[in-house]
Amino acid sequence: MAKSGNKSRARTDGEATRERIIEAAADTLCAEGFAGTSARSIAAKGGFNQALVFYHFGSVNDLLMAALAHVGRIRMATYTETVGNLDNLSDLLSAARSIFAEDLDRGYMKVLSEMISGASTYPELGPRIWQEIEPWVSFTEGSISRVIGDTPFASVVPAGEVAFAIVSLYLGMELLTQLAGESSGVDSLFGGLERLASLFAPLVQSTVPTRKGEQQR
Amino acid sequence: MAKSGNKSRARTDGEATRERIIEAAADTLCAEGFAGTSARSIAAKGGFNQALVFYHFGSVNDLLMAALAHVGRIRMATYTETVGNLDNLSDLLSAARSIFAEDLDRGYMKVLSEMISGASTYPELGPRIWQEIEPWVSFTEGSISRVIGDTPFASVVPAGEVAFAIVSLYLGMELLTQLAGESSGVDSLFGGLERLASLFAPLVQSTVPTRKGEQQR
DNA sequence: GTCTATACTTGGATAGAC
DNA sequence: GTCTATCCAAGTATAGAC
Repeated sequence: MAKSGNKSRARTDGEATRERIIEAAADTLCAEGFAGTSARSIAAKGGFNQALVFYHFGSVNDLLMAALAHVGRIRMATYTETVGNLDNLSDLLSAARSIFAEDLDRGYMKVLSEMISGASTYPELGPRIWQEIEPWVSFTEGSISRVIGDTPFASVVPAGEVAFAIVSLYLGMELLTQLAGESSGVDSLFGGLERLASLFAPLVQSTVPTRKGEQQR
Repeated sequence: MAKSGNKSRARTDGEATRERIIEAAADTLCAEGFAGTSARSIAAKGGFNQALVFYHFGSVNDLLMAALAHVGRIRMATYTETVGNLDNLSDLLSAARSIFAEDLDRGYMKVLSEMISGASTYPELGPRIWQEIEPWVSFTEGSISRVIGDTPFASVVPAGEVAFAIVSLYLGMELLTQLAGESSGVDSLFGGLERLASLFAPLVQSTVPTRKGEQQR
């Protein structure tokens, strides 16, 4: 230890606090929505002082952006691992299904959707939020390309636009699901997609279908 | 200035004012977002007094719900006419495209998406908003059923869930489009869908390809 | 029905003590 | 770095004059 104890200690504490604040901000966004997320409500949820928000992040919106970025990093780390190199449609679909479930469960999508809604009131946020989303569109596009890359579909399906549509769908379902309390509807939609995918499997399965003994239904 | 004249005059004026307020509310939602829409900002946009909001509607949220319902009625009147009895996929797609364009242009979807985002802060609004959306899911479901009703797809495609997905997609695209300023992306997505639809046309066109069929039901 | 004035509340943000 | 205290702006809502 030793070191210039004071300084490093202070820095560590500061970092820890920053994280507490970020997490409280995400929690508050999920629980109260954008319009209900204030420095005060965040501080109440996290059990710290309201002024810390401004000391550490300058403004509430800057804190919220930091929270969004934080969630983005967590998600990217998890999901690149999960779907990073799936190359057939049904695996991808079931991965997407569990991702959707996890996103919903942990409130990741909620944080995003709340920030998006906040962007209409604070237009400065728009580009900054898009910057957080864009990697996910690219990620999705990559996954699609990997699946259809060497099939007849590759020439007909514009992967980029489909990716944009999928992310949109994702977002829209999050919002409507929240509204209507119809999480079951989403689940059976995935079921339908998986059935459809198995119908199309012969067309998409251009290479040898051996994948650790896993066969298409 | 007869008395009976006074009364009916007052009522007429009141109705006119109500409409002015509703319209100003919708405008403000579009321009400022939910979090930026207050009795004061609405009144400023409409050029009337802030207190009128409470006199006529009781609360800001009740006014906003009235504005949402108003927009819903307008849209329903227009679009039932437009797509009410289209029964083939490519017509339906091009109708959907122009509807999307009009919704975007007039800010109809914006009003809806802002209200949805407001619902996370005011959960009481959730069910009331869903009540406004539900008819559109049904409407969409009906359109889908009309198109695939007597084709092989009818047994594989769960029209209700697809309708839910389409409305979600619609909403999500509105939000992301706003964020990224990519209205062109949506347009070319429709282009892609229309190309795809023409590929599948033989499968979906089960009856004689004469345009004006209408022998359904 | 509409406006002015006002009571009350919440929120962003900063200064200064510790 | 964190807390207390405080200022100021903005919002909801109501009372009462016109």
